[in-house]
Amino acid sequence: MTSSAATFVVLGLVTRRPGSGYDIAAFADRSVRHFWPISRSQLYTELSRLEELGWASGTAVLQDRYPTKRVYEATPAGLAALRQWLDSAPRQHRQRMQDPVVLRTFLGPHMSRDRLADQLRAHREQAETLRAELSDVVDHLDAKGPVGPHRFGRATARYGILQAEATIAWTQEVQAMLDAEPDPETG
Amino acid sequence: MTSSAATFVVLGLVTRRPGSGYDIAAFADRSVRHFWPISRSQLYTELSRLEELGWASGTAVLQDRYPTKRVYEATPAGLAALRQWLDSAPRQHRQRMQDPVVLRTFLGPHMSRDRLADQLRAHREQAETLRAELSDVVDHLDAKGPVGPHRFGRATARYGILQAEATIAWTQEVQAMLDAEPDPETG
DNA sequence: GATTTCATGTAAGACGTTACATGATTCA
DNA sequence: TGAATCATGTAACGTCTTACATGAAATC
Repeated sequence: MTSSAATFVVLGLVTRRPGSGYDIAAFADRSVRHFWPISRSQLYTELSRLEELGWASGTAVLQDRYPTKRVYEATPAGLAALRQWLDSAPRQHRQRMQDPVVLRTFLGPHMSRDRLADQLRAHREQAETLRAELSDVVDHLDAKGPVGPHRFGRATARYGILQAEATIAWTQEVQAMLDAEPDPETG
Repeated sequence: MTSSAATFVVLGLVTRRPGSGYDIAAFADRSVRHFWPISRSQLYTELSRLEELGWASGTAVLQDRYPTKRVYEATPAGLAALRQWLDSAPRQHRQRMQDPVVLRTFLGPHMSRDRLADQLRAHREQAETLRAELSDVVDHLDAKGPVGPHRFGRATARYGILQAEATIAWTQEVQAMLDAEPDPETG
């Protein structure tokens, strides 16, 4: 039974907010998506793993209008494992990032200027959407007061906002560059 | 013979700067590392793939002081394949990113404040180093004049700089938050 | 009647990393 | 003498995604 960083992501989510896989997926989408996206199927895999390890316990909860769900919560052993992992060596788990739009910009000399401009616009719009969503999260958490564990959730949302703003500024910068040179050569 | 995005990253690198695997690795480190990191072994794998596909041709070059190297350059078929890929549907190849430090911040309630502060400092220093490296790249490219294919390389370096600056600002923000609340509880 | 929400999982495979393996030359 | 540079690859493994599979209830 091996555990990866994703195991601890899910364990962290469960710690914050116990619930079914379905619930946790929704929570993950609002919280960790912009710095540690996780697929639905991996989520369920990790929940099973957590239960096998004794780090979370699942309980079947009957509902009358909806299917029975399995609600997970962290066990004391799970909390201990999480803290030990966090305390352990910074684990040079390299910051992975792949940005297809930046790649396309890099390969710009091979693209039509209009097509690149389209991609940049789409990218900017995505970043604007993300910024808006995360701003809502921050506002919502601010309404709860300046203390408590959601301070940290707020901090990670701020990270996404700052990155999104950098992305928006960058797309505008590149667009300005494209506009400045009006030669539509593809080669 | 399947080709992934990484295949086209390497093909793009070869297009820009023909050379040996070793040369290309060095170039990748200065150019695409911050938005599409690639391991050395994957590089060699992709170069073999490119040759098998007929998208790049490798030629053995003898050297007297150093081992013989295999120099690659893109073929016309490779250029065509690259352009077709770039022209094809924006390929919802999701922007992958995993940031361990942001994750640790999210799990802040389970960490000692000092340990988190250490990680944030290390992260900020890494971002500062990256910003400095990329600033050098930009300055270097600016010295070559405002036109030519390196405009795009400059643009992608600018991306890294803006992201690094956002990261630096964020770590300072979080550090200020930690400093504001002097309760060293770990639970 | 169609779509969305709720709910959970498996199986196959793509993708990418680390560790292993080798060895000459140059420079301090 | 030791480290760094130059140079290339394989093998094993870990990680994660997509597609597949199912099905009831609620809402439009």
